[in-house]
Amino acid sequence: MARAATTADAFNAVAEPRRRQILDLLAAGERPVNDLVALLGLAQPQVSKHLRVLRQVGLVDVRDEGRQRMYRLNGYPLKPICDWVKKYEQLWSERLDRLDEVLADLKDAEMKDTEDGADGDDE
Amino acid sequence: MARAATTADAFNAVAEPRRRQILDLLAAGERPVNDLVALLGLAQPQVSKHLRVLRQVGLVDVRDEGRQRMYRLNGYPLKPICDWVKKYEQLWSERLDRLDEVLADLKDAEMKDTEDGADGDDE
DNA sequence: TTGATACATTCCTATATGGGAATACGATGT
DNA sequence: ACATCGTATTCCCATATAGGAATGTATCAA
Repeated sequence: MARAATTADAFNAVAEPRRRQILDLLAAGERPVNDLVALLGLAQPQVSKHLRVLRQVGLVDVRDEGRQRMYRLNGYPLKPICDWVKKYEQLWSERLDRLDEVLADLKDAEMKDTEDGADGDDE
Repeated sequence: MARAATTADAFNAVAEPRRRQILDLLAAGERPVNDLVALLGLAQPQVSKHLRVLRQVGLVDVRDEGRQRMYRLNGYPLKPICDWVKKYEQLWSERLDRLDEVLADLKDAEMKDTEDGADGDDE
């Protein structure tokens, strides 16, 4: 099997940074496609394609306005993401009952502050 | 270009349901791989591969314990997701200052309740 | 040493992507 | 009818999956 479709759910749709940008722009209000094209600096077809994905997962609604198509944000499909990720929120907030982890984090932050560059990543 | 790698960031890593399940299981505490294999009902190699992705985005840490490898949750990389999605939280909570939208939603729900069957989806 | 256990990695394949380019299409203006 | 604007769709392609199967590699036991 291949990776799940981007249209499978909001998780997959929103994994693409450009689509998050689009939602962020639409958060300020309804906008026609060309507005987004200008703001994103992308080619029009790509924007239309991203919008299609967002439509298919219900994250945006469209309304015809003359020859323009006004897109509007619909945040509801984001709720499952919010619900899921919220369970973990305490892990990085001021929960100090596991002091060793906090200290490790601090040390980590310090090292990044000092030697910078090194990525510390796996593999 | 193709889709961003699953290891590109937490957004992409977590778009896969199995990986979310793994994190959910690890939320209860450290676990060796075989535990996860049993709990997920997946083949061991696939679990190892999912764990690799999670390691690469920093969502889990490993610790050697004899011949087992204990995996532990690290929620920190989820913070960007939480931060991003939280901006939209008000959209589905009790914010009634845009009554028209609420009414539209209600009407939509009613129609789905009544005529059911029809998918209402785009395309 | 031999064998088993616990994992990780590699090879394979079908499938879907995101961008670029070209084109199709409906609405509007003349 | 025709040109144009605003969008959507189609075609092409390099790339990266997720799972299945097989194999590699430590570690521990006898």
